[in-house]
Amino acid sequence: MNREALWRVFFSHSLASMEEDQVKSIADLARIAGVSVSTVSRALTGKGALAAKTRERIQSIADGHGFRLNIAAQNLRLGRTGAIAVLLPLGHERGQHLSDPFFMAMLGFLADALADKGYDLLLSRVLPEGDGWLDAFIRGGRVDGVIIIGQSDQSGVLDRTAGRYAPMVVWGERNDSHVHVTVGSDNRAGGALAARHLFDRGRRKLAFFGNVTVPEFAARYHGFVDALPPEIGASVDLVTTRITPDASLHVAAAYFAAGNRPDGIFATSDVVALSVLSAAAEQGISVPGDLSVVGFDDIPIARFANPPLTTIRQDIAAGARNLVDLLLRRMAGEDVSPVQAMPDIIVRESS
Amino acid sequence: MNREALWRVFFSHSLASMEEDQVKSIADLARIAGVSVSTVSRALTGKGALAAKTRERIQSIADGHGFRLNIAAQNLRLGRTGAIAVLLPLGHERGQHLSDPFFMAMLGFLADALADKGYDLLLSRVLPEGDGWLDAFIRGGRVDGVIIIGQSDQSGVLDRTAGRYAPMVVWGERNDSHVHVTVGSDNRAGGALAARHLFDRGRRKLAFFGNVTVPEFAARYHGFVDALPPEIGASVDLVTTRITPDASLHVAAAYFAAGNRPDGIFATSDVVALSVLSAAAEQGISVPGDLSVVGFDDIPIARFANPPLTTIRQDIAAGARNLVDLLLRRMAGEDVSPVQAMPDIIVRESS
DNA sequence: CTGTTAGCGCGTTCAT
DNA sequence: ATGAACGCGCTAACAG
Repeated sequence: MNREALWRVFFSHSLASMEEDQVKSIADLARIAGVSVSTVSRALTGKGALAAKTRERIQSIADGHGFRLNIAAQNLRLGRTGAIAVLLPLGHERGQHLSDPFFMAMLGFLADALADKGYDLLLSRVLPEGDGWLDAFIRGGRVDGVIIIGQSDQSGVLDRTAGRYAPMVVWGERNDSHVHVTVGSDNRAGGALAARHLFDRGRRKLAFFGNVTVPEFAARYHGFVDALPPEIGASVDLVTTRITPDASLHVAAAYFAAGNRPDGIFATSDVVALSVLSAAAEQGISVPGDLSVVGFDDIPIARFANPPLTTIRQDIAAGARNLVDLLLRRMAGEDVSPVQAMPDIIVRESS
Repeated sequence: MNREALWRVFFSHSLASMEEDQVKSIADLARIAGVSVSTVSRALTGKGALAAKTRERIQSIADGHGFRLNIAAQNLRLGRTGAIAVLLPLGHERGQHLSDPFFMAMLGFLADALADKGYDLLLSRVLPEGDGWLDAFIRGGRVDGVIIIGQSDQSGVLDRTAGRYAPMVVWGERNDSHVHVTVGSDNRAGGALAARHLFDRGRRKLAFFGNVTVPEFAARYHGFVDALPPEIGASVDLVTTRITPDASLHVAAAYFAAGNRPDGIFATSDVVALSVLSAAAEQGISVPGDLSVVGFDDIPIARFANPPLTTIRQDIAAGARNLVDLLLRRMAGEDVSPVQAMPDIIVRESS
C-alpha cells in the first residue's frame, strides 16, 4: 500500500470519528458555533461591529476546521471578481510563445504588484481575430480590469473599447490620438540614445532590425533615424523582421549572407540583437571590431551575451507598478494620464 | 462623427425608447424576450431541450444587447471556479523574478493547454513561509486545481497536501516516495547524456554547476556523476550556485578567477550555462577549445549563445500538455501515474 | 417545450 | 451585539 492510500485510510477514519467535519460554508460554521451566519460573516471579514470575544471564538473554530471564506461567492456578492486579466495580443507574432524574456519579467512584476493590492492575475494569450476579441473577453465578466501588454497591431480595437470601458490600461507606445491609457517607455528617446551612441562611436553605415508595424518599434525606429544627421539618417537600412529568436536569426543570417556590411545595428529588442550577434559571429564579423550592436530592453541575459550587449534599458518593475497603479485608479473612477518613462543606455562590449 | 459616437447616439436613443436597456442578467433578457429565466439559460448554454427557433431568437436578442452570461455566477452555481492556478514556489530563490525563460515557455504552453480545455490560468508566485502556504491557498477556493512548477525545497509540503487534495500536479523530479503526482523529465538520464557527451569528447576534469537542494537539480547531478567512470565521477567538482543569471555569473567568475580550470562543465540549466560561457569568455578561456559547456532546458536563446550552447533538451510543450491532462484526469477522479519524459541532447558548438 | 422554485456561499440592510 | 431575510446571477430539478 502506498503512502497516499495510507493517508486515505487515516483520513476516512478521522472523518467517521468526527461525525461531521465537512464545514464548507459559513452556515456549517454557524451551526457548530451556535450563532447566525451573519455573525460568522462579520467575524471572518472583520467588518461590522461584533463582540471581540465572539469574534475570536469563531475565528478559532474556523481555524480548527481549516475553514476559509469562499472567495468566489464573496466576490459574486460584492459584485466583483477579484481578478485582473493580463492580455498578450499576439497579432503580429502568431508563433510567438511568450518567448520574449521581457514579457516574462513584466509578468513577474505584475504578479507581485497585483498580489500586493489583493488581486489575482488571470493570464490570457489572445490571438486577435477580427475586432471582437477584446469586447468578448470583457463581457465575459471574468475580471475587474484588464492590462494589455503591447498594442501589437490592435490599436484600433483598443481605442474602440477604451472609449466605454474604463478599467483598462495598456503597456505600449504613447500617442496623443490614442483613447486608451498607456504606460511605457519613451521609445523615440530610446531610439535617439542608440543613434547618438553609435554615431559617437564613429558608426555611419547603420541598420535597424525590427517590425515597424508595431507602434513601439516604429517609435524606436523613427527616434533612431531622426536623431542622426539627415544624410546618415536617410541611409539607415530598415530590415524588417519578426521578433522571435528564430525569425530574427534567419533574417540576420540572410542579411549578412547577402553581403550587407553595416558598421552599426540597432535592434528593436534584445532578443533580436542576440540573433544579430549570433549571425555576425557565424559570418566571422567581429563585434565590436567591425560592427557595433545595440539592443533594447536590457533583459536579464543581455549582460551574459557574448560580447555583453549594449542596450537601451527599460525599468520593467517600475512599469509594472505604474500599470497596476493607473488601472486601480481608473477602476476607482479617477482620470489618469499616460506614463512615459525615460529609458537609459547601458553600454557594454557589443558596441 | 466617428462610429463610436454614432453607436452611442443610437444606443441612448434605443435606451429611451426601450425604457430599460441595461441588460445585466438573464432576468433582464427574459423580460425583454418575454420568456422565463430558465429558457434564457437553456438558450444561451445550449443545454436542455428548447425549440430551435426560440433559442435562435433569444440568441439574437442577447447578441444585439452585447449580453454574455456572467461566468462568475455560472461557476458559483456549478460549484466550480473555472480557473486553474499555476504556482511558482520560490523557496530556493528569493530574488528570482520569474527570470528563467524556461518558466516563461512553460507558462505560455500551459496557458494554451488550459484555454483549450476551457480553463483560465491564475498565476501566483508564492514565497513559501512555513508549511501552511499551500493549504491556505487551496482553502481559499479560488481555483479548481493547482499546477505547481518545480518542487523547490517544498517536497514535504507538497506531499502533505497531495494526500488529501486530488486536483494537484507538480512539474519536477519524480520519486517513488513522493505522494504528489509529477510530470517532468528524466533528469538522471539527462545528466547521463551530458556525462557521456563530455566523456566522449575526451573531457576528464569535470564540474557541475547548480543547486542540489532542488530535487530536479540533484537528479541531474547524480545522473551525471553516476554515468561517468567511477574515478572520473568521484572527481567531479560540485559548484553550488543559485540559478539566477546574476548569482551564477558571480559564482562562475569567482570560480575561474580562483584558478579552477575544468575541461568540461555541466550546468543545471541553460541560464547557468550562459553565465559560465560569459565568465569563461571574460577570463580568456576558449570554448570549446579549452572547455566544453553543456546546459539543460534548451531555452529558445540557447542556440543564439556565443558559441551556440550544447544542451539537454526538455520538450516543454509536451510537458505542459501532460500537466494539464493529468490534472484534469485527477479532477475527474481517475488514478494517474507520473509522467517522465526522456530528454535529448542537442549538440551545438559549445562542446 | 417552457415556467416555477430552490439553492450555490456569501454580505448587508433592518430588526430586535 | 446579534439574528432573520433577501439577493448577487446563474443552473437544475420538478411541474405542467
